[in-house]
Amino acid sequence: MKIDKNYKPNKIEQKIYKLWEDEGYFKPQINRSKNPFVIIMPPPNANNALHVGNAVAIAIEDIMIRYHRLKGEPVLWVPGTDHAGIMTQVVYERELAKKGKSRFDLGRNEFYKQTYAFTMKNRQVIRDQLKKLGASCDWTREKFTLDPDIKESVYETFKRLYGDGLVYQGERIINWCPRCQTALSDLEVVYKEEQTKLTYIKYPVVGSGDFITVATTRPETMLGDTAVAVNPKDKRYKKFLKNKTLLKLPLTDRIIPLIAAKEVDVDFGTGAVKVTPAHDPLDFKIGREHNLKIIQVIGKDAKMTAKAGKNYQGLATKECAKKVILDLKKLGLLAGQTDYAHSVGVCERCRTTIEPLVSKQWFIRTKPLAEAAISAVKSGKIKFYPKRFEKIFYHWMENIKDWCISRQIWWGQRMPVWRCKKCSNIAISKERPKKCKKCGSKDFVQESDTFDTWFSSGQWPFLVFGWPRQTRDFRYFYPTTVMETGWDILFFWVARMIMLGIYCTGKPPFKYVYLHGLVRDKDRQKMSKSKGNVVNPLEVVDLYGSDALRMALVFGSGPGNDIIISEEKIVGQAHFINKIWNAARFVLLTIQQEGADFLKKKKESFSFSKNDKLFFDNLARLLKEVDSCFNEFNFHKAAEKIYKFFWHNYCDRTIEDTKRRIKEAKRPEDKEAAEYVLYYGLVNMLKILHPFVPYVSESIYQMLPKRDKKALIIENWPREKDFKL
RNA sequence: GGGCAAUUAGCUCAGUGGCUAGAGCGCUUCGUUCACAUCGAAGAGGCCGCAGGUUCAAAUCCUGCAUUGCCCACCA
Repeated sequence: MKIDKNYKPNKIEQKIYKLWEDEGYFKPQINRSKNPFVIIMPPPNANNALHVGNAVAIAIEDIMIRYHRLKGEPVLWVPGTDHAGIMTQVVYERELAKKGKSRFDLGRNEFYKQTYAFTMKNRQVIRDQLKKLGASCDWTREKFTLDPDIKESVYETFKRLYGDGLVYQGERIINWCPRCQTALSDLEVVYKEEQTKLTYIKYPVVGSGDFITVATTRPETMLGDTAVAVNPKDKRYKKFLKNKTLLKLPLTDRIIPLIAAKEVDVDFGTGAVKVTPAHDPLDFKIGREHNLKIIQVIGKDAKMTAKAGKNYQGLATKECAKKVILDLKKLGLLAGQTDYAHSVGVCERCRTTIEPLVSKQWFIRTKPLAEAAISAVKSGKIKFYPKRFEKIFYHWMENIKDWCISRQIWWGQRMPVWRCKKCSNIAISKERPKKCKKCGSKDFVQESDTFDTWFSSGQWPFLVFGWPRQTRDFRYFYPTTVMETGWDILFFWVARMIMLGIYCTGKPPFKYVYLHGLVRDKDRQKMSKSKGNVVNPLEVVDLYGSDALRMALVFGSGPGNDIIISEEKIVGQAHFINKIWNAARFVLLTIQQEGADFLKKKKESFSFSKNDKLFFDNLARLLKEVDSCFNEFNFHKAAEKIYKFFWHNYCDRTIEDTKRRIKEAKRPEDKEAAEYVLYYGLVNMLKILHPFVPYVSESIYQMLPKRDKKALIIENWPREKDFKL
């Protein structure tokens, strides 16, 4: 036998993956007498190649999957990809822009077709990458969120929600992205700090020389004011409130009332707030409570509408603000400006400033769903690792607001909503309804909106099993065991899966939630293309191998903590992989040279030394520790313990000790005892190493002269009694 | 405004009541015909953020403070 002096990942990894895949080791045997271990892979977005964050998830999930497979449980890991609504639309629109085109040049159908082809290409890239990373997932069950059967299931969920009164259409103030031209949920808005001015404007009191001064960061919205509000407890304004004061809205010919609203902060600005129900969430709320008119002065294009008045119509909001200030100054109604720092909402995907607008959208009534989700966690049916995220989860769930699920984009699942042209009655149906149930008309128009991408991914753990059909897979594999993902999508995804899972299936979709952190560079900087510190997982794999990357990602990264990754760390782990390779090389070459007669003999016939017993005792202890690390989701600890034990116990002590004994042995039973320790020490180490470094361990296993199974991946996890000498 | 986390060697982190506080990387010295120089042996390097408290005993538990990072919120 010839063995390379160093581990060469490129030469080996592809061959090993093919062996596993061809033998069908990733596909579980359904066995009703055993509980399966199931993970649904968080589906990567099909608009790009994998990034290092995906690699973290893959590494951790594959570690769990391989461990439980070795334990003899039926394991299933379901791969898939997400169409990733807005993000993908933005990405593909950028592609089009490079050719000087927009989606409107293509039209809805052609745009969808091209984007679909684009995601299919990415899907193939992602598949290849997952394989390179060693993901032992069941490819026969792979899914995409736009597969026809998935879409049908999503429609069914929507239909049920609608039937139960948990989904409704309504005019509400929503977050509008003027660039994406769509409504967004609250979660899809991120805030960034901005230096701006606080503008003070005097509103004349009708029938007196008095003024009420308001403060605003957005002077242009005053054109849509329908009231001014003060806190009822504010002494300064008591007499005005008592007299039912009316105010003349400057720059318009409107008369608006002064009203009392407890939401107004006495200490902010002048204590008087201009109320623009059409363009501010708080004002919208106050407006509803006081039956105020909603006057939309800003359009979906972020320009002033006709209702803003002739002088302002068509201006961009910023331009309009300047003009309003100028005009107020002329009238002597500008009471001054001060510097002010506040945060502005921007679109999570394209960073355009969000325009709050009143618009007709579809919402999910989340309160009842959230209550069920909270109690699933409170009762321990779902457990979070690390536990601290439970508190964060509760806080969000307890303050949840209705979820806007309609998007005015083209890429995604079009809502199965049909409106009768004659009587406006709504029918929920996958296909065009035959006849309106109310008026009998056959004339329908389909809702042009698509679903929020998280509406479908929020159902992923049961969609992949064919729900609502009670398939064999659904009955056996659902609920799943562990949901492993990044904490950054706790609300976006995990929370929604729990709500929709319980609603649709009556059961929480998983038992454990394991949340990993964000990947950062060694200066704790977030990775971004502009900083140039992005680690491309596939480049790392090409250079150092998949095993080294996996180790580097789990080593030293506790649950929920940021994951620090650097070239040095990966190199260090590549050294470890090489160490494993070389230890095996030594063992295999040694026993080959010595004839390996010990393999045919019973261990009772060898005379073991004190060190031999000590080594196996220590190995038994390692095994116990590793098992308990897995039970507590402490993969980093398990990795560190195994690393240390292999290198400093097995290599530095046991190999050195046995090496000497084999050389100096006087009696064959002494030599054979040493060989036994060397060999079975290695075999058992390989099993324990395998979840973390599957490629190098399997490639060594394939070279063993004596093995119980065809492959290490399906071996039996060691038991303590295997270590009794 | 509310909340969460972190703070231990130059760097990245272990260590949740009990020997002299540990590991990897880095650094210093020595060592290769022996599996691996992608290696081995030895070594230097710590007021465990600060201040109190509980305890026979505190890096570890409690209180306060500081610094850093993050999350949430209708900051007009």
